[in-house]
Amino acid sequence: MTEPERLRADAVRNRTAILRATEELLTRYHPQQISMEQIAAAAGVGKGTVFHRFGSRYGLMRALMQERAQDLESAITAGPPPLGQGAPPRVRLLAFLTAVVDLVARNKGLLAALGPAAPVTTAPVTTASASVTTVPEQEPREAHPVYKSWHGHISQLVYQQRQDLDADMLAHVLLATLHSEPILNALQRGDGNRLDRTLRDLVTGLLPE
Amino acid sequence: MTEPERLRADAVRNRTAILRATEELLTRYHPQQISMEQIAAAAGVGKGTVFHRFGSRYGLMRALMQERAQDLESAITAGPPPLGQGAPPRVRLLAFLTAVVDLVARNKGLLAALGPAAPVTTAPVTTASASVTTVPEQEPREAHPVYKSWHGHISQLVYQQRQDLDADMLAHVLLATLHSEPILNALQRGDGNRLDRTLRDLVTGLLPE
DNA sequence: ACGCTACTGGACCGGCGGTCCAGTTGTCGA
DNA sequence: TCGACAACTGGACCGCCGGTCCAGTAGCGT
Repeated sequence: MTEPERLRADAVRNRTAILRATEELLTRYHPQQISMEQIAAAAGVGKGTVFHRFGSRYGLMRALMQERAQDLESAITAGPPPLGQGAPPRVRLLAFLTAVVDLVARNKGLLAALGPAAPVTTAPVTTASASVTTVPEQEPREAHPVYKSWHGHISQLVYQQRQDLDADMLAHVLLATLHSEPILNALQRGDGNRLDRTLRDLVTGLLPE
Repeated sequence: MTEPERLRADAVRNRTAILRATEELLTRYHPQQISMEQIAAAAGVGKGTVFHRFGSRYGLMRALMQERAQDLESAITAGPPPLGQGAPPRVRLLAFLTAVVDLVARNKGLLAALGPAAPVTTAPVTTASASVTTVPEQEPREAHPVYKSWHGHISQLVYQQRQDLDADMLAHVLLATLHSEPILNALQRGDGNRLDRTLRDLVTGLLPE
């Protein structure tokens, strides 16, 4: 998926140092509390290095997210059932949801750190007696790769079992769970099993055996 | 609920001007694109006035949210069925979800603007060779009043019909829907009925007649 | 009409995300 | 082994933003 992209030895060292420092900070603080300067300091590098490697705050979070999601990704596409191919869709979906809840629980702040969407450019200033010139409008922001992948997987499994449902929307609803602050708080308190059971109840209500 | 809190005439005028300007900007730009200075300029007041009235960005968004949620609130507590008391819980829940989806669809960026949670204080800077002194840790942030109200309403209705479910968690899951960027994008495209139908499917799967 | 006081608004502050570029250091061909 | 070039580094710097401050202003009670 990602090409090797030869990096210099020190670049590789600093890259991993930054990633490790970031996740260490994420376990202790809310994402909005963490500045790029803090990350750089904690990793023992300069701020310029962080931006040179990851481009932006969003890029850093995305890279970390992808790293964490890699195992699950390969388990789905190439692993054994019930996560991998072979089990009935309903079972695969339940297994996948359990795995995702677990992944998110172990990486508390990460989802909240980037939201499901890409970054944004700022809007122009307009005074009260405004000109009525061309309106820049907001365009929908694109979801990050991991979200897209998860959404595609869920909606596909749902569709295989129930063509009469709105699989696309249902997948969004199920994933929305993982971006809710109260739920992330619950996960941090160790209530992952409660969330897992609730999602299972919801899914089994729709996809009976 | 809110005491009258006598305000001077110009204060009232500016208060509403700020609220109107804010919601006007919210319909056109993503919340993160809007600065407090822009809001002040669009309302034709100084930045100090905005902060004097609302305290902070979060306070402004919360006030706007409460204003918008007021009608629904009174419809639930004092209005006729199916929103108000009198209908069976299952019917009331479905009616409530429809109403909330409609409310959010008509106030696109507002939910995203505050998230379900209160603001946050920033973390200290720590160098790589860090001291291992007292850890400030992140504490869970409290949800805003409207979220609390909605969550309480939903979980209560669920509990009335199914004591065996985790009504608390289920209510969080259902509400999480409204904080998801992809779903908010869908609402903006006019897909409110799709979301409504999906939520109905989920709920009817759990709460059969 | 007058004075008290709440309100106003723009200058100001600390800090943040992101840029820049001069200096440094791995890497690789000869 | 060594030189030179490109990639990497990091800290100074920039523009902007949320929030504060306070001198000036203007509603409101008397």
